[in-house]
Amino acid sequence: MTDQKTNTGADFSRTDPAALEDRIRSAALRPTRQRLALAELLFSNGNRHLTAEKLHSEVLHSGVKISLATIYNNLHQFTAAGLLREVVVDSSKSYFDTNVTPHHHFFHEDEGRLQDIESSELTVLGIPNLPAGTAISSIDVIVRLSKQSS
Amino acid sequence: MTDQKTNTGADFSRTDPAALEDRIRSAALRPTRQRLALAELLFSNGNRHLTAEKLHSEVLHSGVKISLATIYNNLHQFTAAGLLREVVVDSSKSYFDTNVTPHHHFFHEDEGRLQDIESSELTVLGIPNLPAGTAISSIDVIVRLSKQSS
DNA sequence: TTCCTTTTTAGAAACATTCTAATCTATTGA
DNA sequence: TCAATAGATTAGAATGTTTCTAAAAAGGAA
Ligand SMILES: [Mn+2]
Ligand SMILES: [Mn+2]
Ligand SMILES: [Zn+2]
Ligand SMILES: [Zn+2]
Repeated sequence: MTDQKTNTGADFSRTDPAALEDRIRSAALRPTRQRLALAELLFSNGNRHLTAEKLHSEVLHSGVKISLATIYNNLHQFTAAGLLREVVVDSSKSYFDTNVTPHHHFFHEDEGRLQDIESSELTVLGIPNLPAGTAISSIDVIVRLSKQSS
Repeated sequence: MTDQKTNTGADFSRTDPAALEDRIRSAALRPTRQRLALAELLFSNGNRHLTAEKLHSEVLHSGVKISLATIYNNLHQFTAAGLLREVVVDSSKSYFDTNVTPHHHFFHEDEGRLQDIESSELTVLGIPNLPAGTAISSIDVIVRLSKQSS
């Protein structure tokens, strides 16, 4: 299991504004006020797993007014640029993950919370031959956790 | 990988009406016209992976008129009774699986289609120690497949 | 600045799913 | 056989998440 602050590349835990701006520019996106506020929440606090609504409420609480449409636009643009990945664990809402390296998850069902399991720890053995004409896009392991029955 | 008709218990591929009725009764549910029509589609055609909408359109095409609310009611009742399990692979809709034994999946992303991988074939090694106070509810492995890049 | 493109936005729309509350049906046992 | 009752079905409204629309605002190149 990884530490909450571990990241593959540089440590963005205390990223200065200029670095965030570079990160956005390198994705061929303009560093708008809204995008900078989102990038700060997403990329300056270690690895995170967030829904659109959670990110929206965080950014509003931080004092920046952003519409929900902009949250979705940017989550998708960041995902397309490889700065985020989408994790499917719930059939009603999407989670976005700031850890874009291959890894797996614990999912705390009662809290709706994801927790990383590093690829170096967990191994999947015995994947059958792939159906003809297909290639692996990703391998997702979700270990669903419930509260221990007393 | 399992054959499409393989099932853990009896073979329900050509289940007679009386057996379907028993199956429903043993779940403490009444064998209504609607429930029997759904059970026939679900449990007399090998292992299946269906969305509510797909099941609805199949049952309508078979000539039985059932409301979508009833489809959902019954999918959830069958799931609660252990006759179905829900598989989360898409953040916008739910899939219901007639194979309730522990197993994993290929997911054909382009077609939105699930395919079983038997537990006897695929192994997950190295699950970290569980967070305190939690227990494993299930382990879901999804191997996402895209069309092979030519 | 000017011009062009990207971005943001409010609100409408779409979509899957659940809820409501009325009607209908299966079961039971008098 | 037939009430009585609990369970099941239904249409349509409501919900929650996500996407779309179209107009206004802002960024960036020159
Ligand atoms: Mn999406
Ligand atoms: Mn459900
Ligand atoms: Zn993660
Ligand atoms: Zn399956």
